[in-house]
Amino acid sequence: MNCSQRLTNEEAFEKLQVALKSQGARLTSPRKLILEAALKSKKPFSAEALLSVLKSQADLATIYRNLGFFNEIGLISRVDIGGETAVYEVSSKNENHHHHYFVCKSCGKTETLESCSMTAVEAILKKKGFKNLSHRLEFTGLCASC
Amino acid sequence: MNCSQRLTNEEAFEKLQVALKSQGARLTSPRKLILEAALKSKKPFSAEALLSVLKSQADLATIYRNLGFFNEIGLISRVDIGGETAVYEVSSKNENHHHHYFVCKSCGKTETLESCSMTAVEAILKKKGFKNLSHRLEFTGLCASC
DNA sequence: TTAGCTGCAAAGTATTTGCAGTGGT
DNA sequence: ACCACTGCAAATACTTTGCAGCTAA
Repeated sequence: MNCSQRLTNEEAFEKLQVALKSQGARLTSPRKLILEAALKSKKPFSAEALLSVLKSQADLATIYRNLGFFNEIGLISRVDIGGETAVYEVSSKNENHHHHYFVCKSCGKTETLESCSMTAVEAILKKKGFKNLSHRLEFTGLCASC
Repeated sequence: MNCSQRLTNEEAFEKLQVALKSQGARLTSPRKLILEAALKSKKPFSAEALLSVLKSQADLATIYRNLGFFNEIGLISRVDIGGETAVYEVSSKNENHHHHYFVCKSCGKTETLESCSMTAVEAILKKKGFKNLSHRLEFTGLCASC
């Protein structure tokens, strides 16, 4: 079972068009390239990671600005795993979704987990040779006063 | 059911003594104060938060260094919720433990969750007036090559 | 044509590091 | 006395912001 159903490219661009129109924003070349690069990524990515894919096709400041914009319109989510650097991922179809990752405490490598079952995930990780497993569950949303 | 059984003060200081001895480190006044402040905190805390509790009793650099030290010896864990700022918490008794939080996407307020059941947690959060709930599961450990 | 957007550079934060002096053991 | 640790300041890393020119609508 896969419970992290990401938006498809078509759904993403459609959502983008709606947002652009509703707030008088524009579909520029860097904006398009950044979203395409984000959609292409199989795992959570940092701003720097997109820069190295896009090379001189987009400025780092522009990447940050657009990741912020996409985050606001719900196209991608800032997920903050790993620590030093902010990490983003393409949003899921439904609001009440799951995100599953494995993060190595030593080298910082991250891996996206496909299964939805806690025990299945643990079995898969152990089979792959991961050790010292621990996990953490984080709920996000809006608190009563927001 | 409460599955985030934190170390007690005695257990924490005992663990510290063992680590200090095993690597020739010393129990200094700032180190002791920082750990005490960490133990006192009911929820995940940032380095700045400890500074404002400790005022001029410890330098910010010293706080960062000691949080790193405590993290290495397994006394506290760096958990990186919320984004901009690194957040730490006192470790749990058993290695394979859970951490449950709620983080408000708007104001950044965090709240520690006591229950271990996913559905129970959701029910509690809804009852408290939290909206737009989403969640994320993160596994940490060492990857095969580390 | 007219704003929104971009690239560049400069400014902010959060965190780390170098160093000379301090203090545990 | 020795050497780990501290405070202070400077450095670094990541991200945001100001601004003048560019460009989508």
